[in-house]
Amino acid sequence: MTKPTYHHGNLHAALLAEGLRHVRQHGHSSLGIRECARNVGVDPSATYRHFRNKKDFLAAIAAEGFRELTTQIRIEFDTFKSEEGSDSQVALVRVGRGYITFGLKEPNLYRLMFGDAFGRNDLRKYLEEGIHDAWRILQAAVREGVPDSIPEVRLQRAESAAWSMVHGFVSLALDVQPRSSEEVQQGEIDAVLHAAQTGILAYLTK
Amino acid sequence: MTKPTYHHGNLHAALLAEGLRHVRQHGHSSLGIRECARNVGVDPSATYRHFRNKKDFLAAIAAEGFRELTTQIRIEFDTFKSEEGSDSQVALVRVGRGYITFGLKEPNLYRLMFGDAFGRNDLRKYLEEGIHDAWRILQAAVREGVPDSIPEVRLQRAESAAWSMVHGFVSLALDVQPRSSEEVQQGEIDAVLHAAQTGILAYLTK
DNA sequence: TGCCACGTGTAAACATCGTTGACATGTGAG
DNA sequence: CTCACATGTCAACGATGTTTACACGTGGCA
Repeated sequence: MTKPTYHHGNLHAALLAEGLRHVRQHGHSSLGIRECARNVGVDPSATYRHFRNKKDFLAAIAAEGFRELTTQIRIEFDTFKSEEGSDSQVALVRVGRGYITFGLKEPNLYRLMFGDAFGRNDLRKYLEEGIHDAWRILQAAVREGVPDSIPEVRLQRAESAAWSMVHGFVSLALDVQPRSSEEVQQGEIDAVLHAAQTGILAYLTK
Repeated sequence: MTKPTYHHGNLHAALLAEGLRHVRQHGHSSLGIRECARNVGVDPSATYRHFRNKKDFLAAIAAEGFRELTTQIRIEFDTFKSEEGSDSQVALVRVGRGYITFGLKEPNLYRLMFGDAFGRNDLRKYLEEGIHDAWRILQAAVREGVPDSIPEVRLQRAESAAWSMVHGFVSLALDVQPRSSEEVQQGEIDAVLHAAQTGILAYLTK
């Protein structure tokens, strides 16, 4: 698709696309190296020229998910910034809503990204960058409009708390109180976001 | 152990204990029916006399985890109630801290309980009860000392938000910013709990 | 132009797994 | 005592992740 240069096409990209498609559609637990290779029309062992093992493959797919998450919340943050005279305290609400929306829209991808399907220790290579980018936007949203006098460590803990809250909501909605994204009431989301925003502001300025 | 009545002992309990031990120690992803049966000294297929399949087995283990979680946070809530003249608003902080402590102390069990290792739809049988018990205590902690005038739906959303916050913190600590339970700073936990408590109170009384 | 090394894909095999069906066996009820 | 049934065994099936030895095709260098 991108660069059909050599031998059999661009296998690395083809496998990633197929894996991403499968995870989106059926979840990562049913994903198989053999089946992906089959759907791409290639021998299973060819996969190992491009990914060290299954976990490595899954991590690469998750990294793509983080890229999409980052894109989504970056849009929210940027449009917020472009609005003149907007209340700085709603930045977190905006970004948080974008985050939750992404999670509910891509349940299977989200589960892969934040589950333990791959060992986190080895695969920093793929993930660190993607996680960091998303993380930075959440940071910026929390820090938006708070006075400089607040110590750094407190800011970091506020950021950690903010992430906990939005992630926890998505995680519970997907795995413990499972329902489709349409069934999740706006009011529930508003509640978490309101509580998060006021709670974090209170923590920062206490 | 409990009732060595017939044939080979109480296999159901023995398998559950072995499975629980393995999950605690190595995580659920490496757990295997065959290995469990081997360690209990029984043929793999005997497992299917007691559990319909692997997911069923995992769900039963998770249910035990929920029982332990419930015990832990119930202790927190009860000791809180027994203290005379205690500030009602700290109930959530107490229970939340117990919740987080459990998650950090039992990372592998927690991951099983709140991950997607088993399909949630079928296995309500095992889990519904265990989840419900834990849920009720969190509910009670949120409702502690709030005026009766607050509408039910708002209370429910506050409860949902509270659970999101503590669960999200544990989940991120285990899978995204992985570190041992000793490395998690008390201050981080205090931050989430403080933000959660004030944020939820603000949402309830806004 | 010719050649060769290397990146890439193939083929076959291995160990393991979840799961099933037919068979054995011990136990408790009548 | 006996017989039905719950429980456990044995052997097999299909499928998986992974490795090893081999084949091919292309790009760089003489």
